[in-house]
Amino acid sequence: MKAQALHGHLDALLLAVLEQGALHGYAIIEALRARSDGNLDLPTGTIYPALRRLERAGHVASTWSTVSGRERRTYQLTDSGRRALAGERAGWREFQLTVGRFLDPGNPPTPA
Amino acid sequence: MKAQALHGHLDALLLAVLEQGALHGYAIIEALRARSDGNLDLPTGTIYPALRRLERAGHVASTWSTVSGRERRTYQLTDSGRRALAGERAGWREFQLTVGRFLDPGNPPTPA
DNA sequence: TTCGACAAGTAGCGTAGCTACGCATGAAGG
DNA sequence: CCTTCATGCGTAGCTACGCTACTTGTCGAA
Repeated sequence: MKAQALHGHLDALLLAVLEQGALHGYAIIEALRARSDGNLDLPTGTIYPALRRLERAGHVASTWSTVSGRERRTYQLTDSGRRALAGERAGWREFQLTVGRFLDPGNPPTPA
Repeated sequence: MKAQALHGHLDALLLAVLEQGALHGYAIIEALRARSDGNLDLPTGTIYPALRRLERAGHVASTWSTVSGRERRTYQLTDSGRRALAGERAGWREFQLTVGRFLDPGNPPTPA
C-alpha cells in the first residue's frame, strides 16, 4: 500500500473504527491493521496527531484511564463525529466512483 | 470532491487519460473534467508540474507543436508509462478494497 | 479594443502523513 | 538481575504534493 495514498482518507478510517466502540490509540492502530489484513500499519506519529485533530474538531472525545499501571487515552465518537463519518462515507463513495471511472477495468472512455 | 483526496492518485489519472491517445496539457484538464462529469476540475498549477514529474520519470514523452499560432506541448504515454499505469491500477484496486472495508456500507466488522 | 477562451508555465503556501525520536511500565527470558 | 520486547503516549522536523495566485502570449468575438 503506497503511503501517501491515505491522504485525506485517514480521518474517515479513524472515525470508522471508533464507530464500533471506544478504543485507545494503540488499540486503534491494531484494529486498523487487523481489519485491513495488515495493509494498514500506521505509525504512532500518524495516528496520535490525527486523533488530536479529530478531538479539536469535536468529532471524538477522550478520557484518561489507568489500566494495570499504564495510562490510556480512550477515544469515543461524538454525535458530531457520527455525522462527520456519514459525510466521509458519502465523500468516499463519490471519490471511488470518480477515480474508478479512470482506473477500474471495463470502463471504456469511448464505448463501442 | 474534497481537494486533498487526490493525493497520490493524480499520476494514475493522468496516465489513464493519456492511455487513449496523446493530448496536450490543456486538453488533459478538459478530458479529466469531461470524463468525471465535472468532479475533477484541476488547475494548471496542479497538472503541469505533475506532467513534468511524469516526464522526468520517463512515463510520458512530450513534443512541441504549433497549432494556429499557439504553442502546444503534447504528451504521450511511453512503454514505461504503460507499465506504470498497470501498477497504478493494481494499487488502486488494493487501496479501494482496503479503505472500502472500513467505509463501504454492508461491511460489518464483526459479522453476526 | 477589450474581454474571454485557449495554452503554457512558475513561485510560494499549506496540509498532512511519515521518520525518528524520547519517555514510561510490565512481562518474559537469559 | 538485567535486558529485551510489547504496550502505550507523545512531539519535532521532513517531505510530498496539490493548490492559489500569478505571468506571458495568441486569437476570435463583442
